[in-house]
Amino acid sequence: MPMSPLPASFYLQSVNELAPQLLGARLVRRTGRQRTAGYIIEAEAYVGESDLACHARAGRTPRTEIMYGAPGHAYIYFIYGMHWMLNVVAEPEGSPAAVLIRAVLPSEGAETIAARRKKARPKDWANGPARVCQAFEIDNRLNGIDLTPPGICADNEQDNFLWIETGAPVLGKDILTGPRVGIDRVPEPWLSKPWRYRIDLSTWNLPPDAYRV
DNA sequence: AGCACGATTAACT
DNA sequence: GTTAATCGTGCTC
Repeated sequence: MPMSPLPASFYLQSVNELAPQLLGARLVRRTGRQRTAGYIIEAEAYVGESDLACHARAGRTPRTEIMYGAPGHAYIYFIYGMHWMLNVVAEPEGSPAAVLIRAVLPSEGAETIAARRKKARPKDWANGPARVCQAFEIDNRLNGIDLTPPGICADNEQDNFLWIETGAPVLGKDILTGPRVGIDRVPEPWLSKPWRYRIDLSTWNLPPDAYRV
C-alpha cells in the first residue's frame, strides 16, 4: 500500500478549495512503531485576517505565527482549558489561512485508538476536533511540524510523525456543506459562511478498511 | 474576558 | 433513541 505525504503544492490552494479536497484523505500518525490512520470526513476553512472566526483576525501573534508560515504545516492550539485542535496551514507564506480537521473515520490502529479514547464508543472515537487529537495523540509537541516531507513513511521505529496522504475518492454529491460550528459570538456574515465540509456517510462509498461504526 | 469543545446530566421521544 | 443545558480548564491577548 502507499503512500507518501501530499506535497506542499497541494496546500497552496485557497482554504475553501483545500478543505473539501482534504475529505477522504488519510491522516496518518506514527508514534514509535505504532501506526494510527483514518479518513478525514469533516473539515472547516478559516480564511484569514478578514474572517472574524479565524484566529488570524488578531493579526500576527506568537500563536498565529504558524498560520502565516509555509503551507502544509500543522497549526495546533489549545482551547477550553483541555482540548487540542489540529489545523493544516494553507495558501502561500504570508497568507494566514488554515483548515480545521474536525472528524476522522479510523482505518488503522483501532486498539491504539481505543486505548487513547478510553471509554468512548467506536463511533465517538474521532468525530470532533478534540477527539481527533485524542485518538491520534496530537498535542503542542507537533505544532508547526511539516506534514509534507517525502520519506517519512519509511519504517523507522524511532520516528514520531504526522502526515496526510491520498486516501479514498469522494464525489461532489457526497459532500455536505454548512455554517461552521462553535463560533457563536462571531458576527455576520462570517457566522453563516458555509465553510464547513463533511462527507455524507449515508451515501459515501465507504473504503473497505474504514472502521465500521 | 473570552474561547474553532466535550463529558455529563437531565429531560424528553 | 434524541436534544438542550451546564461547566471545567488554562491559554491568549
